[in-house]
Amino acid sequence: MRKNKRDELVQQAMETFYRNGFHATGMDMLVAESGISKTSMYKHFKSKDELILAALKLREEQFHSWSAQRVAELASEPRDQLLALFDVLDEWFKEDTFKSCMFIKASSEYPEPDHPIHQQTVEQRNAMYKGVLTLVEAAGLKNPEALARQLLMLQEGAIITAHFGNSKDPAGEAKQAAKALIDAAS
Amino acid sequence: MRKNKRDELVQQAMETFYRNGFHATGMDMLVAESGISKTSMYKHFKSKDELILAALKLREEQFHSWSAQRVAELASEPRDQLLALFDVLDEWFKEDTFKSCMFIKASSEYPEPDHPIHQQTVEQRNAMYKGVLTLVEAAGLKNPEALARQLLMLQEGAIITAHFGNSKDPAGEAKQAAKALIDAAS
DNA sequence: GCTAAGGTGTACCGATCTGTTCATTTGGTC
DNA sequence: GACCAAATGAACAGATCGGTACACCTTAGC
Repeated sequence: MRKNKRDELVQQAMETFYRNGFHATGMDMLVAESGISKTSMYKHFKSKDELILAALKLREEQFHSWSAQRVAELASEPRDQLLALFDVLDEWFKEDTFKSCMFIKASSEYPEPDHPIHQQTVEQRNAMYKGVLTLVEAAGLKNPEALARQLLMLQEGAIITAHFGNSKDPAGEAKQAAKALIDAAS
Repeated sequence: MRKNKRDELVQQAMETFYRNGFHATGMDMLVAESGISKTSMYKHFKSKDELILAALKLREEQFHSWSAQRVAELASEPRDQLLALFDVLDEWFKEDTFKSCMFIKASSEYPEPDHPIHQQTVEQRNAMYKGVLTLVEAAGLKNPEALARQLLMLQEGAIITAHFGNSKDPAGEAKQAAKALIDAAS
């Protein structure tokens, strides 16, 4: 019970920041949308930046947990799991709450490299890369580091494409390209 | 002479918005950095949003002009020009002013689909796609629309990767992936 | 029934935001 | 030199920003 209100706040703040942006979302808007008083917010977090960091951390946990579970359900072999990543992307794109990648957006709004929020997005991106790299190595593919980065580029490109809405099937097209790269590295 | 001050303002505003973000850049900061009075700014542009639109338009013109010229200098055949796009990206990434893609950042900060700024980024992205598509078609490759989108995904993925700084040669790795896709579509 | 902690509501602070007003100054043209 | 458009500086509105102060309320455990 003790952490409940705090968790509700972070969850709601995460959704609002994701939908509305970071600078464009004021603390008063979070008070209105979360129903939690400003006093409590500043008891749990010293500043808006700390709340943003907590929201990003929650986002990473939830997204990683959901993504890993879906990949495991869709495929068992590492090679198939690499391709399943793009099917999971497709599911994500089709959610009506999809609004690009929260970490890309955060690093855009906080562009100074030594800003804590920017640094956290870099670390999260690194964790993403390591996850893909593990799969690539488990699949026994050539040039694992480069291939993992290329597959990550395709994922991020697909996210940007889905966000701009110029393609009907960005995840499918990215998957097809990923397959070509994986086949070439077999 | 008549347009000079205005052009200086838009040029300076473009650079500041690119470096510092849109919401994070106030009109007073633009006054300080451009040396142009606030009164003049609001004589030329009715609002900050209009100034942002002009800055984005200038960015598109300058980037497209520079990019097209470099591609033409580096290659003459359409197929080679498609690959040269990634060499141009590499040159861009190595500039010390590189800070990701201004249009991705703008669409992140103005996420509402019917906002004029968001719409302008979507149009600019569409123009980018059509440019790549023209090259793909001129090169006589299979499935031109899908391939053009895949190549664009690689470019945008490379931009994100370069922005996060996890790779030493994002453009080169994206180029290698592009080559594989182009070879498969020959 | 008391205490203590956590939550609430509201008013407020100084700073900053976009945008305006107005009197003054500049520079080119007849 | 007179004229006029353009640019300037600086003060100012009204709103909103992140963050604080303070008095009050709820709830649980002893």
